[in-house]
Amino acid sequence: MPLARGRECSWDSVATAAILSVIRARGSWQRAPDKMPAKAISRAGPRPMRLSQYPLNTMKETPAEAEVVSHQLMLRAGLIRRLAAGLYSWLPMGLKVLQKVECIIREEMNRAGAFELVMPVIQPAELWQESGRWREYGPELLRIKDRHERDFVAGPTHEEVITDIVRRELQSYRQLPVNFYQIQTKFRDEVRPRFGVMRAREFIMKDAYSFHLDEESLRAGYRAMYEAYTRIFTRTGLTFRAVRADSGAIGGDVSQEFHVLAASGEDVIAFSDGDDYAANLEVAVALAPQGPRPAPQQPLRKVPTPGARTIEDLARFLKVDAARCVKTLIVEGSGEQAVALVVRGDHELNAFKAQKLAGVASPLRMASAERVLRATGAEPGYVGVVGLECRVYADHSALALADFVCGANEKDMHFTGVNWERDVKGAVAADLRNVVEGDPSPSGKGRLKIARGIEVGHIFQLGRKYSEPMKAVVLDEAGRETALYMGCYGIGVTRVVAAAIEQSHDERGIIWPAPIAPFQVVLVPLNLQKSARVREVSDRLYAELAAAGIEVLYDDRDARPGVKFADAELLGIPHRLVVADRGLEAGKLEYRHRRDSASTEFPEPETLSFLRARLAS
RNA sequence: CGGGGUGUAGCUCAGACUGGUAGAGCGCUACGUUUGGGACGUAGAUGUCGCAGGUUCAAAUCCUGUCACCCCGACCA
Repeated sequence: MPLARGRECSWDSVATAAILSVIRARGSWQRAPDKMPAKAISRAGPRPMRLSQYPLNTMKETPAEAEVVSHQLMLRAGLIRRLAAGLYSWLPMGLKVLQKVECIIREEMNRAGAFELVMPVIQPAELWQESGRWREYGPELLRIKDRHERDFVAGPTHEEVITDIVRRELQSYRQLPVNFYQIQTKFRDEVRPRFGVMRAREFIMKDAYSFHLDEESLRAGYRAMYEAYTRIFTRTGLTFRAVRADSGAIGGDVSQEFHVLAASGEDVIAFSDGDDYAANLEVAVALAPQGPRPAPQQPLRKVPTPGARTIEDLARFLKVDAARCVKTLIVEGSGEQAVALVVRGDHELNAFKAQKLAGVASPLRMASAERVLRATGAEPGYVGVVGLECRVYADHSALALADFVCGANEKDMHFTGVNWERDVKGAVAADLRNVVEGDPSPSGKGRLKIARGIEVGHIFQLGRKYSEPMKAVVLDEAGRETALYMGCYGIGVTRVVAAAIEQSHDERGIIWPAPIAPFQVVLVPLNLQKSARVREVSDRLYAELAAAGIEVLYDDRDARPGVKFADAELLGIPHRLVVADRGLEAGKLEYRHRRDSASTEFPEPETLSFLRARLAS
């Protein structure tokens, strides 16, 4: 198959395209609208810009619809606008940021040897029926019909399409391994779109798919993507962490997520302070406590506990620590029988772990009150492990207790002095709970810390999940047909932008990491309309910076200083240069980084070298 | 899908309970004054009060229905 090298992403190509479109539109060679030397554009970067000519609309007030900071700031800074629930337009200033992120991704994907392509958003239902996901995927999959009543889907992801391409294009093991990627709009009909672009229905994703002859090659391809992702997120300037997303019941890690650390993150991650172990809370392993269980000291006693339905009530009423109580949760089983899950009173059940247990319904469902009554003879709040007939799974920490408290399966009654073996037989040990801060790391080194993260990337080893049903095969060295091994690798491009803001902002606005800032420098002249000197210096500086290839936004609006400062800070441009009569008296300009709280002065003639030093640091 | 809430000018919101000429601040246009932290003055423009139906002499306001959006719970980049 023709494997053309994906075009390298650089500002050269972007800028060249921009110039060409101007030429095309005007039918003759003319300079870019704002009289920039053409060579500076083509060599250096995105067009520098005069704000007076830029379609930017900032807002002083926060739109009521926005709840999280990134959403608020993106709206206020005029980066995005909402069209309908979960659907957003990216305005020019926002697009610049998006393109910076895309650019980094392209460069690193290309460097890792992947090939860019573009697949259709709309996909025929047949492919989804073939893979089985037409049935498996829920209402999140938007299904549509064309005028001929044929079924289609709006692609939430592209495994089917790429597998179809690959089965047509690849015939020989000699063509392996390959990795294809695209940066493309996806649609997922989220139940509840929220947080602006962070959880939108339509969003831009970079998705890559690799194909391999065997598992070893798949693992190598996966590692290469892990490294590419690490480079990508490092280059965006974000603080992130790669995290295990699936403990892989059949050994090995087959899935990892990349999280941008932010207090507002929707995901909880656990990581060791002793080594590089990090995992999504969903799969973070809670180790069994060391050492033997203490021997029973107390007799089993039934005590009245009127109205004590929660562990909190119970602990207060009996004056015992919640950690000496045990919660017995009745959940639906995969068959007729309900199942009891037991965790220590101060721990939380981990649904993700629980639904993987034999006999437990997946997805996990709590049993209804009637069902609990039928299974235990008690209403919820008084359920305990003594005398239960159904299957019982107990968390390791619960199993390590002696003389503990639990429900008596009788209204308003609990047992104290309960002991495993003596009073309760047949409980199966399992890891059932969420880890908590301070738990020993499953890696054996250090203790776990808990942080919140925003998932911006996810890499998987899919194996033959799609290649088998869809018959994506090649001939191997021995001439035998063999199904391909597949990996898939996603990055939420639009989400990266929101995550960057969540991670880096203050009360005045966005603070972009330099690599994804829409402009590097904002040039702020004060009293530009009246002062001939300010005008002369600012215009000259603008031309010089532009010619030097610095991405500069020139705030030449006829606005008061406060307005310009406020907008510059809202927009989050990293470097600010102020030109004002006050400083020019002494031949000086003023510089301030977006993170700084005070400005510094420097001699105007040194502007270029001064700025270059700041840009480099 | 369940539970809660909101729809009035581009944005933030009053007005509704107690029906009687559609409001404020910000933003926008013009002119003037102003120019180191979201200025001031003067003159303007802007609304099917989400939509449909009903009650009434009269509906933003009361009633019914409907749609949209937001927030709280189960999925994902």
